[in-house]
Amino acid sequence: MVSSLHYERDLNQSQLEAVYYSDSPLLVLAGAGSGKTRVITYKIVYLIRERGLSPYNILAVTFTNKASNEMKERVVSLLGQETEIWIKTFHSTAAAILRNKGNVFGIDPHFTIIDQQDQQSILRKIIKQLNLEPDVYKPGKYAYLIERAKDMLLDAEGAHLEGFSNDSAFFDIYRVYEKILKMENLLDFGDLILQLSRGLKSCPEALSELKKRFRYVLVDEFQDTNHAQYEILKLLTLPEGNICVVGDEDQSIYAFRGAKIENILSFSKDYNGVKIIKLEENYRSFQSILTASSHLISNNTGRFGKNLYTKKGEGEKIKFFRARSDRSEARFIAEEIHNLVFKNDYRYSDIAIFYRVNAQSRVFESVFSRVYIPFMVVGGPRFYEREEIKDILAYLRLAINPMDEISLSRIANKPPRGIGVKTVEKVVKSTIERGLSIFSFGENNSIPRSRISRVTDFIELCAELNRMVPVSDPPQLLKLLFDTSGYLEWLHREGEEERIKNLEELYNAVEEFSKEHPGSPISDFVEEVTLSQGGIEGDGQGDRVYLITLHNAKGLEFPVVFIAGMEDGVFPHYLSGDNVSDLQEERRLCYVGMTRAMERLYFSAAKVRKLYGRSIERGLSQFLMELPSELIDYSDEGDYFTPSLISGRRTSGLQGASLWGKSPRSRPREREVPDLEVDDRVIHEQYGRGKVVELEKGVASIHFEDGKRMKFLLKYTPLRKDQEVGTSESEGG
DNA sequence: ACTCGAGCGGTTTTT
DNA sequence: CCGCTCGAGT
Ligand SMILES: Nc1ncnc2c1ncn2[C@@H]1O[C@H](COP(=O)(O)OP(=O)(O)OP(=O)(O)O)[C@@H](O)[C@H]1O
Repeated sequence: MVSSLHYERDLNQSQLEAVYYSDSPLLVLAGAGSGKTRVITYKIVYLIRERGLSPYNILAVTFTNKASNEMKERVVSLLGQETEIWIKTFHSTAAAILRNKGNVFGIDPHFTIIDQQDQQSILRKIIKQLNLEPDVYKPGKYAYLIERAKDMLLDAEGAHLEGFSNDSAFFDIYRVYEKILKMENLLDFGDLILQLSRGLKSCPEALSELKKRFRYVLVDEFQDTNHAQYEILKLLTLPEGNICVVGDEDQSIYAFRGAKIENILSFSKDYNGVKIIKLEENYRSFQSILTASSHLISNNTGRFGKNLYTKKGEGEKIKFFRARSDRSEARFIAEEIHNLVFKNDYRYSDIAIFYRVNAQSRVFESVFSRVYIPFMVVGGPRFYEREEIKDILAYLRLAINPMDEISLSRIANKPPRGIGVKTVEKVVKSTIERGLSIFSFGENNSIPRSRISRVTDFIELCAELNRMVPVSDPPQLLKLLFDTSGYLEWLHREGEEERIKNLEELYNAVEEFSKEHPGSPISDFVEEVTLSQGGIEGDGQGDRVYLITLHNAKGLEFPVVFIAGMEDGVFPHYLSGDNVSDLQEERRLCYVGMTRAMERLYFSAAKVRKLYGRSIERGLSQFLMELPSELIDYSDEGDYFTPSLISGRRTSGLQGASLWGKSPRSRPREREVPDLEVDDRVIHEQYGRGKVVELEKGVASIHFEDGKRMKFLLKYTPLRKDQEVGTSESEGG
């Protein structure tokens, strides 16, 4: 579908100015929903169409892969043709350049990118090797420190010199870690940025080649770039200043990952003659949502300040519901969703539920499955983290990079083929640790003759795959892998139906990938999976409610938003730190969440929440008190027996708010599901008499007497069998 | 080499 | 509640 391009129609004056401007570096600084992303999108199109830049000459950096896909689609649709434009995250940009130019920078371009799980298992090994106790010297902590050091462009040596940490074990661990990664040709996420920046600094020819290529650079979500990323931007665009960045200081939520809001301030200093454009009209949300979110964020300090307005109406009040437990919070939301869908004509996919930590999705998943609300968990316990998927990917990684010890140890014995830990160690010692690939494993004597063929057969299998990677059609290669590795057969033997299904899904994803990127080798697929950490769309589409963390919601928008778990300790999270800047970041997170809502916004909280199986009493989130009480409709799950709210001393800004809904129920009703069959006559409390025309998974399609046809979730629908008229059950023929 | 289960520890947030 | 590591036993 091609949408026509019309700058003046689709953009307001300030946006137009930003799109047309190109005399100097440009900083678009504006609040939520003001059309910053749209500016970037249209500016790309404008540069190509009106300024004659080739798509090849443009680099656009987004924050997530999801965002880059969306932007790309939009650009393609506006241009009316496919392009090979680089709209990528920092990490995929870096990966792509390193694959290309790695040689020049002294990096083998067949490197494997490792995720934090691999990272931690390597660290665990190192810590043990150094004779330290992993329970004291926690791998996770060192992974974190190393990543932060890399954000600052510090390698082990540099970190040491700079006195980056006062943990004496840190440098030793970092050093060994660095050595192992180098030896096995692995890069972690931080390395992608670090190595690129290094390469560009040390290799002027490569840099100038890239500068020639990227005639204009655009950056979305600039407030969340870290030092290293900003350095790369400067390398690419100084002194020319061919750059446009957009951002909002109130939406900086990744400080924990090294993001620096100060980059916004630095930008005007580091570049000459920076033009700043502000956007003030919000196109996304109703006024009530805007007012409430502005009110909340005004509690932060160090803001540039903004004046957002909207021409949309006032909108509904914001609703807040306090439930007894996390489970009944989920039931309440389920019921509300049901109403929104069946009474207010929303689609499921118009609705999103945001939460602070991934673990919160569980309750929703369980309750929603029970009442047949279709949902999708964005970025949760991910598809690609399942064991069988990781295994198959490890085969591929090893085939691509035969020095990848992590992948080797993972699959050497899956399926069991008589290669144990010890044997793997021997292989590693004689190959990888000597800077050789496992394919060079030869006449090795430490392994008994009787067993050596198991090893050589396995290595031959890998070598075969390795030869096929660059030349094979990815789906075919995958099939071959399933068979020749014996993996699929193994699952069959073990009766692992679920896992086999998952592998089928993986196959579908690869097929899909191949369709979208004809001619690309399977290594590209593996890379995409690694970099996007499992957030594949695939078939996940369809009309479903979104379950998503607040962090992941950045940049998205939904007609209806629920922010769940508005409890002290959950949000702000008790581990988020207690200094002012930590609290302010949590507040920004809340602001981000609220401003995703277009039409309706709900908050909810539970009085008692399960944590590690124990029930814990929870107070309310302080952010609720920071909302203007006149904009909030408060309701409480009938708690005549629950004293905590009454005795609980905090009366808060919510005091005096009206109870919404005339008859607050003591609990969301769990209706008796009437025992229905197709053709049964029924009576609906609201719509009157009708007939069941279809029944599926607890959803009934009813044909009413007035001709209307509607679908209902039985569990939540006031339906009963029609006794009087229904007389003969077999009447409907 | 491989399987199984007791025991433990741990929860932010993500590319 | 859940997943992971480690140790015992086959
Ligand atoms: N000039 C415009 N006229 C009408 N709608 C617009 C205009 N500009 C943007 N929009 C719409 O407003 C919404 C928000 O736009 P966009 O996502 O670009 O804002 P943003 O500033 O990037 O938001 P955020 O920072 O909150 O993610 C989108 O639905 C977009 O289509």
